[in-house]
Amino acid sequence: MGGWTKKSLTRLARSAIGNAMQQEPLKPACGTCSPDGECSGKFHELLRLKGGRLTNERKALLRFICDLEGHFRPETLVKLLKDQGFQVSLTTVYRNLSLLVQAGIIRRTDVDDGVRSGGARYEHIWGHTHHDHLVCSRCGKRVEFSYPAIDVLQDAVAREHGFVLERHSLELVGVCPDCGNADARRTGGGAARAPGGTP
Amino acid sequence: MGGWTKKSLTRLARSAIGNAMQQEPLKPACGTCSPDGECSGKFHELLRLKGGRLTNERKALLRFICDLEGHFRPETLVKLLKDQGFQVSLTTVYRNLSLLVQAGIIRRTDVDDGVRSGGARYEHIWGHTHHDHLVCSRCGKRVEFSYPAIDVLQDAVAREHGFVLERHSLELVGVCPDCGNADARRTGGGAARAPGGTP
DNA sequence: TTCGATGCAAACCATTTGCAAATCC
DNA sequence: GGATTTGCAAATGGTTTGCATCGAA
Repeated sequence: MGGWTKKSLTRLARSAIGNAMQQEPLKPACGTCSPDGECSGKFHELLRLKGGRLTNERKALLRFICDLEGHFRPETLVKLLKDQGFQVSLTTVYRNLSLLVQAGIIRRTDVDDGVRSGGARYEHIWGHTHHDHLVCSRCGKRVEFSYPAIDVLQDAVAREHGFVLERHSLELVGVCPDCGNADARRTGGGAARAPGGTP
Repeated sequence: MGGWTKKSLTRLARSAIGNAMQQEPLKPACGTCSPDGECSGKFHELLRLKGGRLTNERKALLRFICDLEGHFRPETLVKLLKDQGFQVSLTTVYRNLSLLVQAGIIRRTDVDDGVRSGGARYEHIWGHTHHDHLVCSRCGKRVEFSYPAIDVLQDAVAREHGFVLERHSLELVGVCPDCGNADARRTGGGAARAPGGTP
């Protein structure tokens, strides 16, 4: 990588880390959209725009998703709703999830385990600060992180290439502390070592 | 985002850009694995390891994929191979693609158009410098880029959270210069404006 | 009243699997 | 010669669609 020295990169990274440490922690849940908050407003707006109707199913879905933490899959949604006494068909869930994506209330986060995709996940993003994911390749644990420095660089790259950036998806895959430590214990100490990796 | 000022972020980005501009361009194609190069070696190694056999189908697949530029889909592969007189079934392609992924010769790049996934793409990576993708949300054009500063920050984030990083997937989605300019022409000048975006 | 939404079942599509025949070592 | 691969066909699983019915505006 010409033009870069290990030193300059390290300095860059360190300064970014230092700065990022001063960030506020992520809001643990969405505080702005529960009963009749912003999410509802946003959704109603989209419905009005398309001449859509606010059905009971949509109300239930929206309320439920807003209360949900972390990512979820369409099928899980149906099960959970049924548990709470709401009967909504999988079809309807699918149809409305894409609406909610359009409205910017949820987003699709494709889980990439490197071999198979298995099915889409969604997560509630409205009112959450923007974030990306760290995923453990052993246990599947997902950790959210937010890192403005990376966002800024992404924007810069896009501009370099004449692109106007709309969104990005970033997923870091590795071994989480728990799984790594388990390794270390099993092999009798030493640093955790990741298998495979980019050539 | 506490701790960051617009100015400090801009400065960071600018310095990163300046440095990145000095990088060598991406190798346009893989120069190390054509007839009997490294790719073959890598693949043979994996086969030996698993007690696998080097069939004609595998030879054809490997040779063909090595010559391929850009990303491809399993089905396309079958078609293209047939055009060249090689009869390989889709099943076999699928079975061997995952082997090639294991060997680190290709990788899966899931295309995320925000709504549906449509099917996996793969691309030849052995011998290519590591890169990520810019994708145009209008015309689907894909541009490769490589940006060590982002990689360094990703590594830093992972370490912060105690993860040992194995790989990452980064995809920037936006409007490419061509599509953006088309907009500008249609609306009579002015900067291209992206629809939607992260809240 | 009327057009959009729902739910069921069937269609779809990418991917995987069972199994007999072909093939490599 | 015997285990591996292949290819076909059938199964799978997530997602979408056709259509009759239901319900919000």
